[in-house]
Amino acid sequence: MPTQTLTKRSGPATRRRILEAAVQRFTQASYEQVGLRDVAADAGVDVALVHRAFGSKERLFKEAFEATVHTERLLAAEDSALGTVFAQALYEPVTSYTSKSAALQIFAHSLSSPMAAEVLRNFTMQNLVEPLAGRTNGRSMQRAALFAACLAGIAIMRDVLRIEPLLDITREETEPMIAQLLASCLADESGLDETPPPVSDASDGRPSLGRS
Amino acid sequence: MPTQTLTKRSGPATRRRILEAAVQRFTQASYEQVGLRDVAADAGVDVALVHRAFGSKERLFKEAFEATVHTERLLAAEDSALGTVFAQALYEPVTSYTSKSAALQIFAHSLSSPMAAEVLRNFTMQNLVEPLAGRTNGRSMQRAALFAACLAGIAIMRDVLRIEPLLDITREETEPMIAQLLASCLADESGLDETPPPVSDASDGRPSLGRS
DNA sequence: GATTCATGTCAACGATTGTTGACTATCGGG
DNA sequence: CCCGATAGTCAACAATCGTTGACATGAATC
Repeated sequence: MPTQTLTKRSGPATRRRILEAAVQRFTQASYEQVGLRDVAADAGVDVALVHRAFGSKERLFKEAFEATVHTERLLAAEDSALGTVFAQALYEPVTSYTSKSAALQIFAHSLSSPMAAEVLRNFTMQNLVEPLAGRTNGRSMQRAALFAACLAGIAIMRDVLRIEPLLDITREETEPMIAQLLASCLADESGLDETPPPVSDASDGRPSLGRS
Repeated sequence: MPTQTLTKRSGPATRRRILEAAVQRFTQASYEQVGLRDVAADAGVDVALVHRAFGSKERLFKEAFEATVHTERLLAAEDSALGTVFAQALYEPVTSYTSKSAALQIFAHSLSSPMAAEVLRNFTMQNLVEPLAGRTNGRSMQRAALFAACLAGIAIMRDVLRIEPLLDITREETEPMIAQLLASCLADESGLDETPPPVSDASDGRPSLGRS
């Protein structure tokens, strides 16, 4: 009677509100800096309810992160377009937790926490490295790992450290550079592969590298 | 009388021990996970002394990090060797806090903490991006930022998430790939630039890169 | 209308954290 | 010898955190 219970009691609905609040928080701060009381306040509920709805903070984080993962859509692109697609995803604004860059932001913010680390490592391996490993030319695992490393590094520099040259203002200039950088991770143009250009190299019109 | 005071009282010496212990801890865990009591125990002193010797945890972190920064040595390399030099530094083992990769490990572990973030952002801008910005061919700031992003991403994937394909076991295979990737950040080979390579400074004949 | 179960709140615990002030011991210089 | 400052310890504070159990309230069922 004293307080108004405007929002009628609905089980899964509030759970969803809590999850959205958690996503929003985890995209902007690290696992350790986000308190369950913050999430609870955003969702308009008590701390205890947050805990009871998800069991533990670790499970809340895991569920929040996995709700933002949409790599399948990105991985559906053609091999030659992977760099461009992921570069675009980096600059996609975070409207709801369905945005493609939300996962990267959560990833970038909570790397250091051991609780989150296992979730993030599994994501990196299962959703990035392994799917990409089969789509490179040689040294598949390392190439895919470098792809993921570049992606993570750029997200961190921009969203966590907020390095100026990578902010959204320069998107038009920077996005193509990132696309090309990512593409070169999967299949760079130089003859660095373990299958060395046998002899032929005299003819290849490689503009590459600096043999001037 | 009760406890043995083997280590005779020496002011700056214990301060140094504390600093070394802090470096060791910060290379393996994040700013928030490293407790002053851990550092104190490693140095064999009380927590209060740690606090009194450095004023605050934030100042201790700052001093510990700055003690590991040795980018000048790396930046002294020739333009064409920058990728190789930084790739080598990535794989340099951490013996003491003079190791070149110690700074990167601290960097990778404590990104998320706002306390540490300012220190790390200043480092990134002043010791990496700005010095490198003058040594690229066009779009200097973005290229230098991408270089730093790749470096950070690789360090994070390897030292924090411990992604397998980047661990030390594969150093011989991976290091040249990283070197070439970093080099391409500063001056990639494709004709993506607005200023097509005029002709001029081709510098030297590329040294290392791959093996034979 | 009473029962019942999910839904939600309240208050508190236990642990950990950085930080602080009072206290003790040791060394150097008068 | 003594005195003061440096070096160091001890105990505790104040705050925050995730977590927990007891309690209240809503809605739906019989």
